[in-house]
Amino acid sequence: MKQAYFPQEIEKKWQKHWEETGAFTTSDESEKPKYFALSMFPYPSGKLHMGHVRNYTITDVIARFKKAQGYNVLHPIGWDSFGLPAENAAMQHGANPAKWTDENIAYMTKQLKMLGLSYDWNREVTTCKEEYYKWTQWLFLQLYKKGLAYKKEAAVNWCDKCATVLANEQVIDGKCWRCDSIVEKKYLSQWFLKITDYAEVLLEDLDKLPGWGDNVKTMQANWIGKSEGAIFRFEVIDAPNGEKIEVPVYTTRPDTVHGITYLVVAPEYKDIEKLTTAENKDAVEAYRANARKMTEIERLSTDRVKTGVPLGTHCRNPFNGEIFPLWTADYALAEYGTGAVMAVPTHDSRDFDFAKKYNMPMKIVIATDEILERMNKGENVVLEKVSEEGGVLVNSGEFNGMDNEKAKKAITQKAVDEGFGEFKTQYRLRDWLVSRQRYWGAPIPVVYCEKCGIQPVPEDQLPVKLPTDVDFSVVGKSPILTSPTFQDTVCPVCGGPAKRETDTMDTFVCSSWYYLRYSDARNSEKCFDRDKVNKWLPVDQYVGGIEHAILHLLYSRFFTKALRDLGLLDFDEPFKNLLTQGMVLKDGSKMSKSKGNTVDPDEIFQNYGADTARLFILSDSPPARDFDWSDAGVEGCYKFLNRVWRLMSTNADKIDIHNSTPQVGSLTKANDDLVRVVHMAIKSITNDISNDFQFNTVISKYRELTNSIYDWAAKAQWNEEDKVVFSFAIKSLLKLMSPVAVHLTEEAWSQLGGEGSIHEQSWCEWDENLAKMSSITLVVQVNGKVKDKIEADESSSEEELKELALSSEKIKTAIDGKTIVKTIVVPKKLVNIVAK
RNA sequence: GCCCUGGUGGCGGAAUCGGUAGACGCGUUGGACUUAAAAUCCAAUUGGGGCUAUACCUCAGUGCCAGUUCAAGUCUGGCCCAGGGCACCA
Repeated sequence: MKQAYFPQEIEKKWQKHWEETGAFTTSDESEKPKYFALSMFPYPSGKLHMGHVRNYTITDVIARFKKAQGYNVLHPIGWDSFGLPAENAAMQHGANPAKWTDENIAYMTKQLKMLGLSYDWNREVTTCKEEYYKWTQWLFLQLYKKGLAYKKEAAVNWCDKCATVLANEQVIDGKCWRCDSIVEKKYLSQWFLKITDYAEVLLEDLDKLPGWGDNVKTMQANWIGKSEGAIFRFEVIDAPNGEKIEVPVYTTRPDTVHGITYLVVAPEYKDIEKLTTAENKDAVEAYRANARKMTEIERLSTDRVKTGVPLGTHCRNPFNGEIFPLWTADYALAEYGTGAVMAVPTHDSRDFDFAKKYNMPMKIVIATDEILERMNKGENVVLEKVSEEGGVLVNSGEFNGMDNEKAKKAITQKAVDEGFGEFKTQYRLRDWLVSRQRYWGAPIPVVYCEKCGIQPVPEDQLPVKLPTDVDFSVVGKSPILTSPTFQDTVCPVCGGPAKRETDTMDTFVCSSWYYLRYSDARNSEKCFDRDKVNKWLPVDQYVGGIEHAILHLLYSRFFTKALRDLGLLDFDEPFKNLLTQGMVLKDGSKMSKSKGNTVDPDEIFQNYGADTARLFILSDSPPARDFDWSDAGVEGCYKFLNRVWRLMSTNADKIDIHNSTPQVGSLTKANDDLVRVVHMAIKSITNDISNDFQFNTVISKYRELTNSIYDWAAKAQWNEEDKVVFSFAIKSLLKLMSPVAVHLTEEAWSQLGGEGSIHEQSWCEWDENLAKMSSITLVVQVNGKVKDKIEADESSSEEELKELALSSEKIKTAIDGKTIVKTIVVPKKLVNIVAK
């Protein structure tokens, strides 16, 4: 065996070998149970970063471990390759987005292969290729036919810098998720997918996902934002021109309805003009104009002082006959609920602030114990601050004395019975805006005919190809509009002249179904074969960044449910288990080009090899936590791999992996101990990978095992028995390390004369009887404090352990002069003597 | 404000069921080998106090305060802090 460890040489050799032999292609036909391991596919931005390295290494180790355990593993990769950066690069450098993307994919593919990842490249998917986006378009048409894709005019989020609209999920703190520009509201006609139809089931089915972290599930639940309440309709008694008009409000506190002292509608409320008297018209108009000018950020800032103006009209509260005024104020949001709010200043902090400022009356209707006591003493209670807690109803007519939770139901029921209200469940989730005014995306496959209106492109005409005769130097509009050939077409219904839709789809549409395509990636007849998709899916383990907790993961769940309802699939959740890996940090902050604290994977491959990179990226933190990159840590891992290599290469003449089964029972103590250490390592490494993928402890156990073998070897006599035991230890270490140090173990396996590939060998088995030491260390405590440790026989009875403990000199001193009150014996572990 | 996650040495982090706190590594210190360096190997490394200075003893210690228990990093109650998410959502 070669003496020195040359990772670069070894890695290149085996990568070539695996590629030539198709070592990682997956067959659809297999007797073995299936396992689908998936990383979130990358955007081909140019080069891999350490976040990719961490993500793909984790999934690769899982895939290899499951394969060794006897699963038929699907481990594919692809490219989320539509999107703005390609288009921006094209605009800046006059290049073609397709070319830019292809070059990036080529480079990153090379890097992925250098990392030694076990992908089945035959199943690679690339979302910007016609063979893929044809099916994105086809799926869009299926959704359209089902009424799940529709076009409507709406106030939408507009990013001026990206010159396109954005989905709600892509607006972070009022800014564009890509470029951080402030997002404006525009009133435009756009394409939406009806994700709101699935709000309830998307929320409910989170309970079906025990393999997802609570953080992701609560983020999705918050985003869906379910609340239960009531709609009440209030009749306006003095509308201009004597018009009969009602204002509906949504509230989660129907129990406070007797405390209404005014009502607020959003400045954009649709009927606001009908609710405004002639005298108040100018002031209301001015207020509304001002609200329109404000940015979303200013508007939503919660510490802004609330403002508003009266409309001049009034409503009667049907519960108690009280008359209250209507106002408009921008703390009411047009898009949520009905756009109008019943204001109960005593029991809602926002209403309280507003009422304070404008001297609105306040009326207590829910009394806490403290308030009730003061009221019963005859005090006229005036609240200094808002009271949002529960209590009993007061000043509420027939409901007085009722618990407020019960009153919610009773009061709503009364409104239902009398015809001015109903129970209502409200969600914060909005429909998904999917059209983009950009070039580099899948064209939305519809045409507009003057006579026949919106018409879907017939399926046999798919794909609607992206035009190539476009000018990328245009600013402020989609390059697609510069194509002289794209727009003009004929109506599929009447054959008359028609215009093509020029918007393309949000890239998140492409990525909402890519994992399905892996089951049947080369199918040119269908987006996927039904049997194949049902065989491979759902994904058994999905691994990726937390930044997709809402966006991609929610959209994909929606797609899966919609496609199930379309009869294309038999399952309704795409990802059975989800691992959200932490970020890769350097010096405590996220790696970024602007901070200049990035580490280039290529450099690590060159200087230390991929095995070191893989080992290190898994070593220091559990996968879900942030990982702090350190050069010293890389160095340490490289040294460790050298240490493993040295252990084998300097003792290669003593290793015979074909004669590596020790005769347990007749071994010397030292040999028996080493065999036991190996069994313990197999057991705990297997468990650590199986439970939550604790790779950091797995790697520390590689080190412990290696240290134990070194210690043993220093004392070995190298007789026949020693050689067999040593061969067993080395063979086990190699296999245990093979999912991580993929090249080193393969090379060692080959040099030691192993058959085939080490990656084809089954996982190590352990014997429960050998996965523990032959003797135990008995811990002896006095009053709960450790006083002595004694070697004891594993089979000792409780009585024997007690005697052993009491025979210890240290224990005798410790309990000297005291009386033993009680003795607790934990079998095989501990004796605690309670003495006074 | 609401929700989630976390808080353990100089650092990253270990610790199935409540049962030896600090595995493993990084860093640091000392030593061996060497002309020297690199590489490698060995030893020490939570803090305070004591002693015959030892491979001994003792006290304290897992964010804080209580509690349960023979025994608490782990369980219960109440707080504090950090990171992340949501947020004038009625």
